[in-house]
Amino acid sequence: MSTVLPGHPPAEKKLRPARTNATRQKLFDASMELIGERGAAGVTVDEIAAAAGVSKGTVYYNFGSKSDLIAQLLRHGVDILKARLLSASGDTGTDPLAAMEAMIGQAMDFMADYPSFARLWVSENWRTPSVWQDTFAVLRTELLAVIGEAIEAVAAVYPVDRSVSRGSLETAIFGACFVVGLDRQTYNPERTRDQSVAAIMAIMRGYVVN
Amino acid sequence: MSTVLPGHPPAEKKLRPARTNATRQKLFDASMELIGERGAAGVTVDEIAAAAGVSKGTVYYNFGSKSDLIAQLLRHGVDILKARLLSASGDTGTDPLAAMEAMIGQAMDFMADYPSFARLWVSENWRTPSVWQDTFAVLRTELLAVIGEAIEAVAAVYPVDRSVSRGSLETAIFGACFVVGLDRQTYNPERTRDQSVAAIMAIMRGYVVN
Amino acid sequence: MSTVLPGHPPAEKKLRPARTNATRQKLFDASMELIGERGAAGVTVDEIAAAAGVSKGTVYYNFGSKSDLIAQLLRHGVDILKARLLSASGDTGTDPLAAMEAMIGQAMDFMADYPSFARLWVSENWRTPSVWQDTFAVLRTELLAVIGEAIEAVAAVYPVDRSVSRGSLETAIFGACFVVGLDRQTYNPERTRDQSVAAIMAIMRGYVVN
Amino acid sequence: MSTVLPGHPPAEKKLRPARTNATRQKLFDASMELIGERGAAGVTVDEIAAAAGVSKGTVYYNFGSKSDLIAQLLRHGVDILKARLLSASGDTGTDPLAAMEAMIGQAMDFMADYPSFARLWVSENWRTPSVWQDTFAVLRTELLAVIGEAIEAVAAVYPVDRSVSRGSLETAIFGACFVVGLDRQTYNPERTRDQSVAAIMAIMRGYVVN
DNA sequence: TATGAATGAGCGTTCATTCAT
DNA sequence: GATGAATGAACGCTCATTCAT
Repeated sequence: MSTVLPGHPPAEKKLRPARTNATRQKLFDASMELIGERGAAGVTVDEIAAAAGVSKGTVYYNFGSKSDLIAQLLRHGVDILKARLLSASGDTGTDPLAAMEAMIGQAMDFMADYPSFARLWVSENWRTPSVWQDTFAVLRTELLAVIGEAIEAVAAVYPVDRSVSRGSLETAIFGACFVVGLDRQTYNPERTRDQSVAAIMAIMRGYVVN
Repeated sequence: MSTVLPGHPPAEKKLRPARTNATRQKLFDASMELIGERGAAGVTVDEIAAAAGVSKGTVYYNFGSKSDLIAQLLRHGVDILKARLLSASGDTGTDPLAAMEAMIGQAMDFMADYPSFARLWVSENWRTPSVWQDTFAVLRTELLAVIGEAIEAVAAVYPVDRSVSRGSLETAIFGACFVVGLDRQTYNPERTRDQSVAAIMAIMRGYVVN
Repeated sequence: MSTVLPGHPPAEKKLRPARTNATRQKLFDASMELIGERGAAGVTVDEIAAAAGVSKGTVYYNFGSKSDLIAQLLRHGVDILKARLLSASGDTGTDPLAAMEAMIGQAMDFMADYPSFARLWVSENWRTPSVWQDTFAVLRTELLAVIGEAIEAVAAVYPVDRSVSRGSLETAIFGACFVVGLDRQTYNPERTRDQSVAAIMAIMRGYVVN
Repeated sequence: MSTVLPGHPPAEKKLRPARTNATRQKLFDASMELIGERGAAGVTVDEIAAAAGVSKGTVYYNFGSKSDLIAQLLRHGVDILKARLLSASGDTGTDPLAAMEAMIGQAMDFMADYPSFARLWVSENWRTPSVWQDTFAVLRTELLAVIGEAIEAVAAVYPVDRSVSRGSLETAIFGACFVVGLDRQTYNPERTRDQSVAAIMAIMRGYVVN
């Protein structure tokens, strides 16, 4: 599975999509896989280069450093996840709760498609003095905003429990998605996508007062 | 905060609680703090030894290896968390939903008291080929069992949504606790304990059908 | 004295004889000297690197491990010794006993030229559970075969004492060469090459019956 | 097999053979075995203590240091070997060549009885800057003297090749004994004692002119 | 663009030695 | 006499990074 959408060239150059990006693409794919499995610190640049079929120098030529490679990996994964979430919530005219359920379904699919990204996220987020501290703060805000809008849409149509603070609710859903998705991969492969979605949707159903 | 409950001496010997366990205690405390903040791979044994005020050799004399130290750290943290969860759920005669809320509150308090443990858990759990793979599997099962019993108690009294699979529900609550707790520390220190509990309890309220 | 003949690059690649092999050569020479003097376990990789004028990482880049470096050192030394022995025994048409004497002379010269190799051999050979167990078995067999052929040639021309088993005889000569050569260096530098050869040749003269 | 005869107590005390020497004896036996197999540098004081069934501190209490323990081990082994060689050569009235053969037989038996001692000897002798340099020089001289006397006895009765220098001859026999004995253990266990003796005796038969 | 030889700071681990008990 | 907890210097090895080609 190819994991790169944007990708910033080494320096600010015009547009050189062809050969150059092929190298970056291979490196993105290889890193995503390896880092997800063994953690950022547990993977060496040699391994990434070997898995991508290029030399070690090429990694540095294209990304400058291991940290930068990972930062771009995070940015890239979030772009994909956001695009998927928005595609689900975007169906105007539909029931907001149904849209929410579709979104959580998209999140589950994303966790299944990019298991390595999810592992990377939970491994490195919440690390207090981290190289990617700012990167995570930005990306997290973007993702929570998408979820927040979907909750907002629900609250605009249904009577909801106003005692539940909005930020916490988004976070709870966000966290449940990651953890349920990861647990399915690691400990319960037999659990279905819909079971997982239903469990998370319980949060929303509890938010809506009857 | 002191972090050691059990603690096994180098070998199973008579009883030498005084001096020996003091050293192990200091090492446990120092490791918990450092590893939680910077990750298992990001902390050196030198740092742990220095923080505990002992020499590096002493770490190895007492724990054999860095991995073993961390495995014992995990076991220890889970013992504390389990004890707290059980103390909340144990109040027989109370309403199962209230007991559940008390348990989630205990979980939030634990996350606040031992932020490092929660970070360590999410950083290293879900790592596929890991030294602590078995350790995590055992500990996870123990914790989910405690949550599972509390859910069981609710289902015995209230009408619940039988379409929600039990395993997924436990996992969703478990995950929401960790992530909400961690996010509070890292990104939203102003969020109150009760707001967090309420957000997670939405899951349970959604599980109970009206 | 330069000690490298073959030398395998990190991986089997094209041909990059110039720069690369120079480094390996320097490392071979430095190791041979240091390890011979102080034993394999008594020499550190840092020392070898320093003596070769390269960094420690370069040792590992080129040889993978200290053990591998030493294994290649042994193989290399045996290649040289074998070449010398064969050059002496190869003179067809000469008297087999004279050829034998020339061979032992070559062995003495080798011990004098590569004192470190001889010390390394006797230090690490005969170690029962050893990393180089297989290496030694192979190399020993090769060397004994060369000596064995020379003895065979003698037995084909002279009447010999058939009660002396062939394997033991080769071993006795082999061992006497090493020990006499080493003793000369360490305890009796004033002893001449020819005295040493004569002492070992006594074995052959005793083997030939009159 | 018990390996200690003399043994010097920690300090110069009267005579306290009973309990104390039992500890030293156990340590001697354990060290001899372990060091012979894996080399002096390859064995730890912990292992020796464990094998002897005492604590590590006891090793230091009895021997002061690892080096001293080994030095005493060497002294001790040589005492045994010398005693055996002398017992064989001592039979006055017998043919000097027969006495020589008996001596070499004793040497072979010693190598078989104390394989570890032989390995230790060849591993650490010939090491130029060594802690045991002086120890080895003394012990070597003692052993060569015993062999020298036996050769002398032969030369007094038989016509011998005067062109063979005496020192070299002793060394050649000495070395052949060690190497043939060790090779038998390591590579040719099926070889008989008498085959080995015959191979070494070839040296003497070659020394005697007909 | 890409390579790969070389680097060196740093890591996990070992182990001879000490010393209070 | 004997113990074993503690030490710290040193070791083998790793790996992100640099740079000449």
